Parts: sequence; structure tokens; C-alpha cells
Amino acid sequence: MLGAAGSVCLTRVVEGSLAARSGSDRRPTVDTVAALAGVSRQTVSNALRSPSLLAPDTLRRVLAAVDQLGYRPHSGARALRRQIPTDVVCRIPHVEDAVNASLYGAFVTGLAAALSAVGIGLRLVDADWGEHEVARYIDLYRRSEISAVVLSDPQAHDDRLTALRAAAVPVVLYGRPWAGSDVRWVDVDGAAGVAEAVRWCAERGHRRIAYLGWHEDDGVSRDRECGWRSALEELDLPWDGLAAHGLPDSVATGAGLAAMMLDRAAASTAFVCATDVLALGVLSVVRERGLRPGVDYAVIGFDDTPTAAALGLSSVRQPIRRVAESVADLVTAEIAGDDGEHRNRLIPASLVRRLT
Amino acid sequence: MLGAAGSVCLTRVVEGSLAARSGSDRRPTVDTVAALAGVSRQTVSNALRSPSLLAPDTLRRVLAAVDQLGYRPHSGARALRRQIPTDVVCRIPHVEDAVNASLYGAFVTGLAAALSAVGIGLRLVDADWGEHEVARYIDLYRRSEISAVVLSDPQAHDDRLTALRAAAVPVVLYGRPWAGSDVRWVDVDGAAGVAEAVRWCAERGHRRIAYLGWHEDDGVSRDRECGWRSALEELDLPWDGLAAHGLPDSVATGAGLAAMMLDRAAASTAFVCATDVLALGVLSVVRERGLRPGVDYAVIGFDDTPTAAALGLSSVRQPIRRVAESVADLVTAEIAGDDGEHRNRLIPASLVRRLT
DNA sequence: ATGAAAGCGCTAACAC
DNA sequence: GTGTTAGCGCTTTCAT
Repeated sequence: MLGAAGSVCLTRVVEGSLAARSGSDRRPTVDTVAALAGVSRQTVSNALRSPSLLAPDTLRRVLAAVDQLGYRPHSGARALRRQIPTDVVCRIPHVEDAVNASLYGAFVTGLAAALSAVGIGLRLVDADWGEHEVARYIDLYRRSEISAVVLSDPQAHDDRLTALRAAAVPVVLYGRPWAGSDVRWVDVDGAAGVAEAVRWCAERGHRRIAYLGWHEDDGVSRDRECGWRSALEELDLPWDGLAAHGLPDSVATGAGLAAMMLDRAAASTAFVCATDVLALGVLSVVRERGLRPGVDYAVIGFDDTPTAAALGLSSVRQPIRRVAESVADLVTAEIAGDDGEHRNRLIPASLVRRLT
Repeated sequence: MLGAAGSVCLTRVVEGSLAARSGSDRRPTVDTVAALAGVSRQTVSNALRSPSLLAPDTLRRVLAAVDQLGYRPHSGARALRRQIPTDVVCRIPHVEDAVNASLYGAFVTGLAAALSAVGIGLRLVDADWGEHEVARYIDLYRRSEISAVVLSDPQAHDDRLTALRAAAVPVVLYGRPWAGSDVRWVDVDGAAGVAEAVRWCAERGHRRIAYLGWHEDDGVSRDRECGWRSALEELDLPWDGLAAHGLPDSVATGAGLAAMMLDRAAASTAFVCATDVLALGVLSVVRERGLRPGVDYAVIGFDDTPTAAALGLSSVRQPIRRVAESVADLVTAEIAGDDGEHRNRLIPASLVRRLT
């Protein structure tokens, strides 16, 4: 453990008041390394950037010096010279109901991992949705701090997207641009996941399989509903009148919708939901009525949140890690300007079968 | 919506092959602005950094030019010249059981907000715990990309901390350094929150109030247990034999511990738990036995996760936003080298009273 | 295969 | 209050 002296030293480094310190523990530069290795500055630069240019012996000597000094190229200087920022920015959307919050945490972490593999850093901002958010991105772009923006959860007519493109800021979306656009995007194929859920319900003998989603003209919910309906059509099962919608995305909404469906003459025995939260509501109603979820009733959520895992709720999982990797790929392409190919990806979601 | 031409243009900017473009839409520099405003470069710099130095009229003219060109200082160049990186790094810990994942999401978002208010950027990394993580931080520090590290969830004898201090990297902790050290840290006063929970149970008539935590020598759990015990002593209620511990932090563990406590001769009627997950386990056992949580039995969780909110579970809440702000304050102090004062903060946790 | 020179865009220090 | 000079640490270009 360092005492007061160590603490002072550490402070100095940060302040940059290096003049006050003995020459030897200044931050090493290319020249420091060059001097130690007995070569010129470019040779050091080359040793790190394109080692193949050096004679094996020189290379060894230079790398030893680098190692000994703990030298690392100054990223600001490098960015200045190379004229290309090496970062990308995103934010964690503020999810009020927050059951999904963990999803975004996993997404950004995965994104950071995938990007760092190709030498791109991830900068995080907090910005309210809308104008402020975009202004912040454009600002970062103008300052050459970032070379692209990863935008989450795009809406049907997303002003953010329009504004960013107007400012010529490269963008990659996590989520589909529901109104057509030629941005690069990655999204989860919710429809396929929901269809799988429906088929599983059918396998277990359910004939009246309901869909519970949120507002009808939300792209995400509609996509999932499509999966439900097409699966039912394929299985030759009824779907008319079996879809219900409610907002907000809450346990109460789920409970309300489920109660409504159960009170009908031809009650459904399976509920495929657009979110885990809605499914929780269904679960509570089913239990209240003395019915056994997983036996008499099937309940399937969406997102495979920790809550679902904790309660044994079956749920459709977004393969978030793969989404993050794909976003990283597209970011790389966007930055490099690889036109054409691979402008977007739809990652299949899969059903996690649990008790319900 | 931009067509192919727009896309090409956009690509060019990123690639930095600016030579190919007409002079007018090159990235504006200080000189561009200076020329337009009819002043020297330094005056432009001053206009943005310390406006008070300029004559009101000049200032107006310069700012107008800045605005017109959309000029922003190049952050790399600025960092290079000023010798101080303006970023800080942290990571979102990978929480396997993940009920707490949303907590960290909120924390980093809050941190990004608080830091950006003082002009510090937040960089996110993905790094496994331990050596790799530290190596990454040191690397970033050496590259002058960051000026400090925010370390989450420090353990009793945390090698990471030792290594970072050895490399003279400024650190601020979210969580207490359970083995003494002079690092700056911010933590939540879990003991106080738990004590409040205990008192609430007592108010509702419970006399045998149990504590369920994880491994006995974990600092966090022990802290919370202290709060429980001291509250009971204050209230003159029994505590001997009423604490139980289990790992991992899971619903099953909570259920197991609760079952054990309930099967005793003198069963407890209230359970104050170290996490929401444990509390969920308790809840399930209590329900299974036909007992009514919130009426016959009190169950209190910790962290106020969305799950708790969804299920009506009372829980002790970490005021995560305030924690983030405090961390930002200490980071600022650490970077500035303000010695002494305010080296750490304990933020009170508060009980969210719900059904249970 | 290695070295020398130039300059990226900015701001600290100093002159006027 | 404003302009001039110098140089942060790096990489690109050209010369050797």
C-alpha cells in the first residue's frame, strides 16, 4: 500500500506538472524509446505499427525497450496525425419499467468487447432522447472524438436518424428502421422467436393460443405479433380475436389483458407475450384463479430477463452477444466505407423452455 | 433521406481522404474560424476557453463564425497540447445471476451524466475480472486515453487495486475497500437501510426477525448483517441464531434458508434479506406453505430491482443516481489532485415499502 | 532497412 | 485585448 508520498506522485502525473519531477519518470515518448534502443523514432513507430518492416534483431531490441519503459503511443497524438478517431459512441436507453435495463447493460458490454477486438473504443453518454441526444452525438463527431454512433431502439419516424444523416454522421442501428431507410442495422428476429413459442404451445396440446402485446402500431410488437399469427396459420389454429394490446408495458397491464381473455366464452389456454413483464401479469392472474401455469396454462414471455429465469417463466431470448458482435461488424464496415454487402442483419431469437 | 451520393460523402469524411473534396467542406480548424472572423487563431481559442478575455464585440464575431462553420476543437489535438486526457474508464461487471445487472446500467448512465457535466467522458470496457482488467486499464492510462479508473465492487484483498496503485493509476471505487486502504471510494450504507427494514418489521409487530445473507466473510453481506443486528439490539429483540447464510445468491438458496428457518421450533416471522433474489426464494416458500407475505410474514429484499417492484416486494433501495454523482465528484477531485477533504462518501440507502 | 523532415490542430507563454 | 511563436507526440513522405 502506498503512503502519502505515493499519493502525491500519482497526483502529479495527472496534473501534468511533470517539470517538477525528476527526468527519469516522465512519460516515455517515441524518442525515449528510440534513445534507449539506439534507433530513430520512426523505427520505433514501425516496430509497433508494422513490425514486418524491421530486421528481426532491431525489432527485438526496440520491443525490449518498449517493454522496459512501459511505453504506449499517445492516443491523442496518434489520432491527430492519422485524422481518424478510434471511438464510437452509444448510450444506454433509460427504460422506465426497467425490467429490460439489464438487456442493454449486456448489449453495451458485448459491444465494448467486440469493438475492442478491432481496436475501437466505446464511449458512453447519458442523453435524453431526441434533440439533446443528437446534438451530443454531432458535437462528439465534430470534435473528432467518435467516428460513428450506435443508435438503439429506433422509432418509426425517428428524427434522430434524420438529423444525424443530415450532419453526415455515420450511424448503425440496433433495431430496425421501421420506416424504410438505407442505414445499416442489426435486429433480433422476434417474429421467429414468437413463432417457435407458439409451436411449443401447440406441441403441448394448446389450441387457443393468445398474443399479448403493446400498442398496435409499434413496430416491435407488430413484428412479434406477425410471428404469432403466421405460426398459427401454419398450424391451422385460430387466431381471430386472440390478440390483445395494452400499455404501459407493466405487470398490471398483463394481468388486465389476461383476465379479459380468460373471462371470454372461448378462453385461451396459452399466452405468448411481447415482454416478460406482461407475462408476469398473466402468471399472477392464472395463479390467482387456481390454475396451474405450465400444466393447464402456457405462459411465454419475451427477453429472457433475469426475472423470467428466477421464476421459471419460459421466454424468448435475444442473443444479445451476437447482436453486439454484428453491430460491431457493421460499425467497422461503416467506418471503413465498405459499401454494399452486409448492410444489415437479422439475428434469430430462440425460446428458452422452462416451467410455464 | 440521403441517396448513394450522400453515403459516399459520408464515407469520405470518416476515411479522412479529405483531399479529394472541395475545400469548403473540409473540417473547419481554428484557422478557418480565425480567417472568417478576421482575428488570430489564439483569439478563437480564447473565445471558447475563456471568453472573458475578449472584447464583447470580438467575442460575438468569433462565436458567430464558430456557429456558422459548426466548428469544434479537435479533442485529440487539445489533449495532446494540454497533456491531460479528459476521459475516465469503467466497466459493467458481469453479474452472472444478473438480477442486479440493471443496477450497474443505471450506475454507468448516471456516471456518464455526472461526468459530462464537468467535461469528462466515460469510456466503457469489457474486461474479465482480474489481471486482464487491470492490464487494460493500465494500457489506457499509458496511452493517455484516461486519467482515472472507476472500479466497481472491490473485494477484500483486491489485487486489481494493488496493481493499479503500483502503476500509479488514479482510482475511485464504487464500494468500500474492505481491507483498509486510502483510496477514494463511494458506497451505499447498506447497514442503515437494513436497520430501517428491521424497524419497519418490528413496527408491524414482528418479534423474530431473521437475516438472510450470503457468505459470512463477504464485506457487503457482513455490513448489512451488522445493520440488522444493531437494529435488533436497539429494539431489544433477539438475534441469536436468526442469521443464516448461503451461496450462490439465488432463488433456490433463499428458499432453502427460509425453509430451514421456518422449520425451527421458534420460527421467525420476518426475513430481511441481503438481496432481492434471496427474498424471492423466501417469498416462494412462504406462499407454498399457505402463509400470507405482508400479513403473517414480512419479507424484505435489497436493491429494489425491477423484479421487486413488479412483485410488490419491499426492498432497500440504493440511491444509485446519487452514488454516481458522488463518484463523479471524487473522480474530479482525484484528477485535480485536491488532497485531503472528501476522500469518501457513504450514501444512505432507504427502504421502499411495498406489500411484503 | 533505417533516418530526417514536416506538420496534424491545438493552446501556453510571451510580446505588443 | 490581441497577435506571434513554439511545440505537444506521433506518423507520413521522402531520402538514404
